[in-house]
Amino acid sequence: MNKQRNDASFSHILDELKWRGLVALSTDEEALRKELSENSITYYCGFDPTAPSLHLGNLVQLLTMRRLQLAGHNPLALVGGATGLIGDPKPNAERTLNDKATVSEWVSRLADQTERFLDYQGPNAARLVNNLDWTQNYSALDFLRDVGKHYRVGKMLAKDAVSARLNSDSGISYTEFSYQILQGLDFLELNRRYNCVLQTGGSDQWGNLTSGTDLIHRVEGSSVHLIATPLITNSDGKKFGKSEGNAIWLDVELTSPYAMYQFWLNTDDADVIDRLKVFTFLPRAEIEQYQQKVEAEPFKREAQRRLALEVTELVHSHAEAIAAQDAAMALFGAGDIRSLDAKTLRSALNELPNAEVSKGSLVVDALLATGLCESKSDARRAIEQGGVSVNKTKIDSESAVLDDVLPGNQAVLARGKKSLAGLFF
RNA sequence: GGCUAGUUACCCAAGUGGCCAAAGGGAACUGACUGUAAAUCAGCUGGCUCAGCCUUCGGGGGUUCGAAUCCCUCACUAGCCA
Repeated sequence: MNKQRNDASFSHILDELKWRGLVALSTDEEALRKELSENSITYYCGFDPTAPSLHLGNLVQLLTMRRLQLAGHNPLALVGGATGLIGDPKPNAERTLNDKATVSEWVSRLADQTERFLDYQGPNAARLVNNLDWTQNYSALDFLRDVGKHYRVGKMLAKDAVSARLNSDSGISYTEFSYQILQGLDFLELNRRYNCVLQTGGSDQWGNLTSGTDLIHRVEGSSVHLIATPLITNSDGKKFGKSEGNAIWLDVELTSPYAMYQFWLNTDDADVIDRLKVFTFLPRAEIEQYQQKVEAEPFKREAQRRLALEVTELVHSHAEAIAAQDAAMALFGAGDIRSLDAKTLRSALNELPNAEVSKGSLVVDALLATGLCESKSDARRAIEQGGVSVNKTKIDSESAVLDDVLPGNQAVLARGKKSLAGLFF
């Protein structure tokens, strides 16, 4: 974290955020610019506990917060102990409620995770807040009188998140409809408690973001600010942040450093420069050099390698990033895996999903044990399609057994080109 | 509270008594070509002790030799009426 800094070639933090493509929408830009340059302001961004870990979408917000912190402003990381119990309206369908114990467990996990990305020490240290603190003892009657009275239903219905659901055939519950009020209340409360005057968030949350500025304007008569980051999208139109259909999590238990590294390494040429801007602290000059490299010699994939190393280090650690990189080189490198020494191979395999197996057992069972395949049918299908190999030798029979053991009592099992696993005998 | 329409696999969606493990599209996965990229083409996507068997079409019950399909009931969703 000590190495992180903003690019000094930008005279204003807002210019850097814009160059990095982090500003999709904002409230009055001139006023915001003035506020940011004249004062050390307090700002916040909320994270709802909808899962046991934050994911890459949240990382965009965390890094945006960090950049503002590096510019001398004071972050409030808000965990949604209350809003997580309600759930913001997703475009397609109503959420199923998670029980309170689960949400509370997730809140503490997310809170811990924010510590890796924001500095909780020093002169403009980050502070952690939980919206359950000001909502759990709020009576429904007081809430309706004090807060509800400031909301007009017509305006609430007009918000994208709500109207999309009203026009869908799944409808929307009063619970999710009310979400925007809770988020508005958060901003008001933080404005009163900490003089918080800026909220950041994803542009898909714009309706919920403006809920707060509107409420503060009505109640306090003051104008506060918003920055909405764009939704990160892939140039091929696919959803960002998923690998083989699974989300990329920041929690090491859910997504290994190796998987994280691989995810970034596989970034499209068309997207890699945008990703470097958003997900790393590399300065503009350096990123522009990578841009030239992508154009001149894309097959070297230098930008992807750097991106993978930087983000893996950011989320995990330097040592783990290097280990992931070494594993990738060992397993995908030009050399024959048979020429690797046992120790190097072992450490690479430890980065992968792996399993204990016995010599002579079925390859199908190994595919299942390592999690490379979900069922035996799946495993047989994969073999039939020619997608399975052991130690880079294709398996051509469903009844094949494990008989090729590398030095150190280990083997490399592969499904397709990129899904690898370690086998230990 | 009443009426009407609906609930099908990861998502959308067809199927309205046997030819249904269930069309089509999206998405994922595998192969070819590549650079662990994109695009394109091809294959493939319930499970198992795999020429066979088992479980699945909102839940439960029933009719029938046979039900995703018909009947009853419950739950949920939408629209209209009150």
